[in-house]
Amino acid sequence: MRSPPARRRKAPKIQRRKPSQSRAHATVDAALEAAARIVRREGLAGLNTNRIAERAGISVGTLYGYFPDKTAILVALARRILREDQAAMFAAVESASPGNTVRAVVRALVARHRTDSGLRRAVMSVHLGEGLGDEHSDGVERFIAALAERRDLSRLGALRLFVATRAALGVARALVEEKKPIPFSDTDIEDEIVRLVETYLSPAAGLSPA
Amino acid sequence: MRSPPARRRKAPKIQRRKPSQSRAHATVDAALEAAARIVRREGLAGLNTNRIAERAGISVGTLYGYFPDKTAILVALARRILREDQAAMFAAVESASPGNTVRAVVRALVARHRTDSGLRRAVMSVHLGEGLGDEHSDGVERFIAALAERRDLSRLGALRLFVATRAALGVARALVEEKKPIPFSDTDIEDEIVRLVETYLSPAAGLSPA
Amino acid sequence: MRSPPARRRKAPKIQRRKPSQSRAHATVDAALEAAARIVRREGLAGLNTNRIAERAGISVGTLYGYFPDKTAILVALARRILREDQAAMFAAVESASPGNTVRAVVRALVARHRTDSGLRRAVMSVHLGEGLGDEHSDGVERFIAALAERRDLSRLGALRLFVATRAALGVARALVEEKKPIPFSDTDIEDEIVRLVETYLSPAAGLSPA
Amino acid sequence: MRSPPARRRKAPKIQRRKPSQSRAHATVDAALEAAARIVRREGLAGLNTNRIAERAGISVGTLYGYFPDKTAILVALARRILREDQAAMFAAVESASPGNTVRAVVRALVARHRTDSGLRRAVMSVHLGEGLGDEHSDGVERFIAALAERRDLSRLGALRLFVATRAALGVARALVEEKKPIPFSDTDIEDEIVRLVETYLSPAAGLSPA
DNA sequence: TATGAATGAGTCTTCATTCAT
DNA sequence: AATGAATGAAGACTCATTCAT
Repeated sequence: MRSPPARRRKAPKIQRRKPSQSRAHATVDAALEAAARIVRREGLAGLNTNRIAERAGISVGTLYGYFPDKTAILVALARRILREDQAAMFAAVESASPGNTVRAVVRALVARHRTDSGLRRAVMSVHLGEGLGDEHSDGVERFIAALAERRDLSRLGALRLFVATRAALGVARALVEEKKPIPFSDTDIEDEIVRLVETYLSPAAGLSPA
Repeated sequence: MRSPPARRRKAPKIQRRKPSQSRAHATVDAALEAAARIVRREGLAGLNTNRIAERAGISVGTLYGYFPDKTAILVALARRILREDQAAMFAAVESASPGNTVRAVVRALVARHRTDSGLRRAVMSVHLGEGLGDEHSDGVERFIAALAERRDLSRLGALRLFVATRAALGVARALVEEKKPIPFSDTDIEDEIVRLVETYLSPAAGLSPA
Repeated sequence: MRSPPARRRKAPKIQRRKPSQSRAHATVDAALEAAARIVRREGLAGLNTNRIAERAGISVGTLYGYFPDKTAILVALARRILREDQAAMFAAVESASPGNTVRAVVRALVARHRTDSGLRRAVMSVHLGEGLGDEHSDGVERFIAALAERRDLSRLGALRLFVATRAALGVARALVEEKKPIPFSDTDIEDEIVRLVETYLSPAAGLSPA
Repeated sequence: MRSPPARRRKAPKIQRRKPSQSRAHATVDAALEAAARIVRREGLAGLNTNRIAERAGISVGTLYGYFPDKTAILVALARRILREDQAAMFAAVESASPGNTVRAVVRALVARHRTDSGLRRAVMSVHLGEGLGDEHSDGVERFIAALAERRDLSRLGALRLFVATRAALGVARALVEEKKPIPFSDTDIEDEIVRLVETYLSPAAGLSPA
């Protein structure tokens, strides 16, 4: 006997099983990795929940125990990438000498966007398509905040930090989105992004906006 | 969320009817406008070919006379937006006094990204998701090429133009993607993008990236 | 490309294709007949939309062109039975001599409940389960109204007609619901229902309720 | 609406744990009460075993310790209602003066059908749908048998008792199934059912069935 | 006895696409 | 060229049920 699914509005789906135990975490991870693998190989078109479960070595039911719906998996994947981006940036800041921060961060940024870019492109298109763009900026802000604890950013206002970060990200993204090979080396691009950011943020530049 | 049924592998479908006659053009336009309206109101989720046809006042069959498949409609929509973007830039250049070009272009850029941004976000996510990111850069390049005929850009190399344009676009995109209201006025942002581009491209800045 | 089903709340599903043309009517009929056959043979448990379509010689898609969802098929089936019930009653009234109306109607009622009772039981349980019980009484009322045009029922108030009809229906239903063979012949039951109704409605009975 | 997955043919499952101990009884009761609450609030559509277990404060496993499958829970619920119905009838007989028996019973019958009718409607639709209609009549028979020990029913044959009881039940059920408010007071209906039954069963009425 | 995570068969439903008219 | 009814592959998702702990 099975009764009507009592179809709930898409909205407030609750996380089913709490990924609190380590086994749960492993399951979630396996699912995400399986999804990533599929998207990398066949694109979003080849992704379906049964396949994810199968490749993750779990059952669909279990998959749905951890994710409310298919999109949630992609979103989780996007967040994982974003989190890793942030970690890479933090690490860059950490390991950089004070005068070298921008370059270190830019280098990390470029490297991140050069890695697994097919997956990034697909996953981010969903993440953005879901209207979750704010999470991108949240990440940036968190990064800025953390950076501010290590370097003095007081001189730069929020507006300039906004523009500088989005500008740098804009260039990095172009590396992901444009498939036609870009006729510039990563180091050249890195150099230029650094120049872009540093000239823009340098005190001397503050003079004549017009 | 439902993904493509992996229907017969999207064979190199031929454009059915050439939109050469004016009636044809009107039909294509009606379809695109209908699609745009639906996406604006209900997002990509609410878009389907039957609905497009219905709202466009044509039959699905006819729709398929002009577009090989559903995605083609979204892609056409994306291209239309891109074309309009370009037109706006061209117009800006055209009407700008020589010393004012950057500002004029940036203003147009910001304005474009502030208009109909829901549609843009959705449509571009598909366009990019389809791996058509190159068309974005093609547009930019065409714009640069045209600009080069009016202003002397010889001093700036391809790399710098690449970086400068992507940086500016990166900021503009943030306006589209971030739903959380950005605490800066459009004019402030415009000012800053202009500053960003001009400092970066100014001869003086060419000196010491480090 | 397939987008999220944009799951609509179950509520105001619209009849898809209008069964206006005769072909449409035939399709609807084939679907209902197929559904009926399946329920008769395997009960509600064996009923699923793919099977209905298959047995009806149509595609699921077409099925959904005529019915908003699976339940609607069962409901349509219930209504068809109800309609046929009514028709049988009307016919009975029509062909009965004035003094014989009750018996004719009761006979039709019993006959109807003796025919295809497995289907009736299953289908009505859904119809009632859906909270559509009112449609049953609507049918009865329509019947009463029609009857009132042929026979003088003015003497009997609405309350008595309500009780008399439900009482008769109650007995008829028992024939459907009780599987254990009832140790009475249909004619015996018919006789008794007639007596029940006639004594209850006879003027003489109006005297002492206590 | 979703139908049974036609899982392994419902084999004659054995009652797992005997609800002999009082703790067992409490568990069964909690489950039934939980199920009832859910059905009352959300209808059959909202009922599922996990939810029942959760609300009953037990685990699904335990639930399955006491009921062989989901349907069994609903059936148990139906039987509980039926049992309570019977108890009410017995009590009515018990407390009624000899000349008042019919009225007392009818009053109890109406009252029972006016109470918790949403639950009754849903649960009985399942009970009947499962082909368990006989249990209804068994209950009636048991009641009649018990009544026969107190009042002399010998004059009335089985057939008349069958018709009289089903007729009365038919009216009572209409109160449950018809959602559209019935324009008669419960006492009016009670009066009429009493009249219906008494006229039908009165010796005087035995004369002219035609 | 109890638990509850895991299972996975099976269902409904959608919607891009075709093609006879 | 246009129509739109029909198609049916495909997929998301549910939930009754099991069983290792």
